[in-house]
Amino acid sequence: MNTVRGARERARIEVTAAIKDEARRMLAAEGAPRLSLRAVARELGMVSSALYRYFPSRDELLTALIIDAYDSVGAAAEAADARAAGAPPRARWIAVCEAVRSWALEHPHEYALIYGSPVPGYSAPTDTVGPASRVGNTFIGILRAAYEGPGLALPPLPPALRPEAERMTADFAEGLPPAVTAALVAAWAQLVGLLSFELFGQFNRVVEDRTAFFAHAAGQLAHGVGLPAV
Amino acid sequence: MNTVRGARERARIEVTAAIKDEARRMLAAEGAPRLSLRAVARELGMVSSALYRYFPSRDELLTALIIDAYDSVGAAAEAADARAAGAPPRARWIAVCEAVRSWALEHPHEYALIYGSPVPGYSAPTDTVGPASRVGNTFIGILRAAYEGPGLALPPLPPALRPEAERMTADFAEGLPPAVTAALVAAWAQLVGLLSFELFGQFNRVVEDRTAFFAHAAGQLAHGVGLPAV
DNA sequence: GTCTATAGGCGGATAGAC
DNA sequence: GTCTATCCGCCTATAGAC
Repeated sequence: MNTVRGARERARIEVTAAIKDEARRMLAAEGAPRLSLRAVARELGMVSSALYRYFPSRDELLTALIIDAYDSVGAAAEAADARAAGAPPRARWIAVCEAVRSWALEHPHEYALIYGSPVPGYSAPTDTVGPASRVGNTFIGILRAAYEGPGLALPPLPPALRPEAERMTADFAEGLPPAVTAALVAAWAQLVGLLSFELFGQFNRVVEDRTAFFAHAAGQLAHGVGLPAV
Repeated sequence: MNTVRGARERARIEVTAAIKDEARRMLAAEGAPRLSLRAVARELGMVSSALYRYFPSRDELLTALIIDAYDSVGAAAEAADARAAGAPPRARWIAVCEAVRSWALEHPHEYALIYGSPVPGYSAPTDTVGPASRVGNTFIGILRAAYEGPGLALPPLPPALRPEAERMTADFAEGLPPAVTAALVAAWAQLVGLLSFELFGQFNRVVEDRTAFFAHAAGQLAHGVGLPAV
């Protein structure tokens, strides 16, 4: 009886994974706004109504894909940081930046799903908030280590931005200097800007050696958050 | 006969504009991948086949919308720069950054069309290249003025990036120091990263005073391209 | 959990009349 | 340039049998 239930649950997990895999392929081919349960079912040799036993709606499937994507890039960032454990904070910062870029180049459509255009008519539930913050939290950990150690320079913080920076710090970066929190949020957005330009084609006919270009930019961003070179 | 042809041409122009307007509304409601000639026609009280006299395919309509969007943001940037004529380069830089942000906040779906996720299956023809470079050219003009005048600091340029920076300069920024060209391309990508985070919802629960946040970031980006404060 | 069947839509693109 | 008609396809979601 237990083994039967176990087998059923394994089957359910496998089918769920197959649905998500196929949905990711459709995402690449059609874009998130055209993701269709029917097409996924057809490709899997199922009938569309059967899918509703796994995902109650198209939006729930989309949510699952979004959470998976955030977890995937978050895990990549955390793994890169773990591999760089013991290195100076600036080296950890750059390692995480490169890891995020590698992930994005390997998963361009999942990247587009989470950092590209929102899907009209879809509104992400709060379940996505946790996974979405994993990369940011990795950066916060690096900066906290730098701050507790000896190596964090204070970025400029205009008075007009101080209240906002203090609120952000209290909300999600307790213990960092507010100037660093604000600089980090900006740097993370800017990092994604570089990746979006590369992945979305804005660097066509403009930047050719994208790896070198990104490496330099990541170093500049490190500087901006208080991790200067040498 | 001339007046008749003139009237016909006017009618054609008006209908073309109406089609694009309606298509822009659909873009907002459905997303570019779901843009459909049929839905546009229905909304306009036309029959779908009539639209093919104006746009030979869905992709041609998309191209027209993309070119319009690039021209729209490009014109906004150029106008802001013109209004700041005579001001110091750094002030012009910041004025253009703010203008691009204002445009993006006013036209979020056109912003998403050009700087968000690419449309699967669609590949932009070379007609888009010219309009796409108007904002960048505005920034180049500002930096050239700063360079020819007395006020441009040289950003760092690692040796590994020098050949790339020299090629970029020769390709589209003749006359600028290569270090500035490279820094400008990075800054432009980073600026768009800030706007994408704001428009695509990544700043929800993170940044509240977005205007102040952006203003500070735009100033930091000016610094990065060689236009330090005071 | 999967199936068939159903309701009530939607799409791109073309041919040929007017 | 607009119309009708057509080809051939697609979609979300549900009901009810097995």
